[in-house]
Amino acid sequence: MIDYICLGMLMQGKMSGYDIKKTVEQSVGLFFTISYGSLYPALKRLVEGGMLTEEETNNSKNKKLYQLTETGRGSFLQWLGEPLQSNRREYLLKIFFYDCLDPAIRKNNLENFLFELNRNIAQIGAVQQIVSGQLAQLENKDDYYYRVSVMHYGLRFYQMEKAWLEQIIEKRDYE
Amino acid sequence: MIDYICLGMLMQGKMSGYDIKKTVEQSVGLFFTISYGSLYPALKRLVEGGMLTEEETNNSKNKKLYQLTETGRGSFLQWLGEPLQSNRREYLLKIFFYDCLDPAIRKNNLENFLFELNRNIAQIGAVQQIVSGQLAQLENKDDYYYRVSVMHYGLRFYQMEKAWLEQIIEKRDYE
DNA sequence: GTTAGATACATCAAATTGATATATGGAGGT
DNA sequence: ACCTCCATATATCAATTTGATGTATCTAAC
Repeated sequence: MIDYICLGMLMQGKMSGYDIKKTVEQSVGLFFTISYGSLYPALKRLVEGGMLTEEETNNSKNKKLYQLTETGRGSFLQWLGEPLQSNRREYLLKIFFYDCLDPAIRKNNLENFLFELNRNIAQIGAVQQIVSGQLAQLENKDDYYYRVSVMHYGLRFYQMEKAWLEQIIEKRDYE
Repeated sequence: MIDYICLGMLMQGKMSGYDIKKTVEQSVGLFFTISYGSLYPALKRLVEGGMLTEEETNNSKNKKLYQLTETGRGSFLQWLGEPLQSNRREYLLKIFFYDCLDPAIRKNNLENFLFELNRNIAQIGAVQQIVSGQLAQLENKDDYYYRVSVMHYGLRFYQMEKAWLEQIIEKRDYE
């Protein structure tokens, strides 16, 4: 994941490791954090893998600027075009970089993801029906108030994502 | 974190590592996952630290049942009563176990968290105002459509949490 | 009777966290 | 001119976590 965060951020142009971390914090920092302990090894790995080039500046602070190679750019765009999956909020990171992606693929992936989201909502709704039913028969149902509340959170969360996705798809369509 | 997931799940009674993993998946699985690679070392650590006792069953499957000690119970309740923080969704895990917590502390912590959430919403709203203003002056603002969308996601996310929190606080009040 | 899936624990390399160390540059105050 | 604080910038480390794989048994179905 960190690899693609780096590659994605470098689509904007040359940056240092420190710059990347700062940019992440100021943009998707709410949902993704990167630590130096993963960032610097990742940059090293990416240079060795031919995804990036490293350029030492004669800055007194030993600053190193990283730049995407064509391979790196290709690898990133390949990843970006793959279907959106709920796994570890990767979809949110991909969508953040979606301005780089081919509009047709983009639209397709967003709509597929929305479809999947609707399935999840239906499923979690059904589970909640069942749980509510089971709970109604219990004497000590108050003992599960917060456990059930967290289930409601899950539903609200998906519904929020659904509304958001629908909005960004629709708005983009009319532009 | 995994330590408190284990302790919390064991508040319900004796369980095996496998049971704990299954219970997590079926309850807070949407937001937390645990792997065997962290679960079994954690259980070992907790037994060594006097938080749990291990009981071998003569089950053919080598099943081991873990049970909270008084120390473990105390340590869990101590953690549970500490203020709710956004960090790594720990607040969600705590609230999941909130049925175990003293109602007064519970109410106080939830209200403080809601207060903090309101501050975050105000702040992110202000940031969005600024960014929207800067963006309006750009010629190529379409190039930032999805980046901005992810900011909107952040706001929606906080608003969803706010609505949820208000609901669970209020409903519990009237019961 | 055999195939598939659930139960159950263990282990490993690789990645990540969270913290700490080191050092320079710049802004502001006195 | 001097000092203090904070931002810039990279590096590294122990401890933890991931994601995968290996082993073995039990159960249900066909």
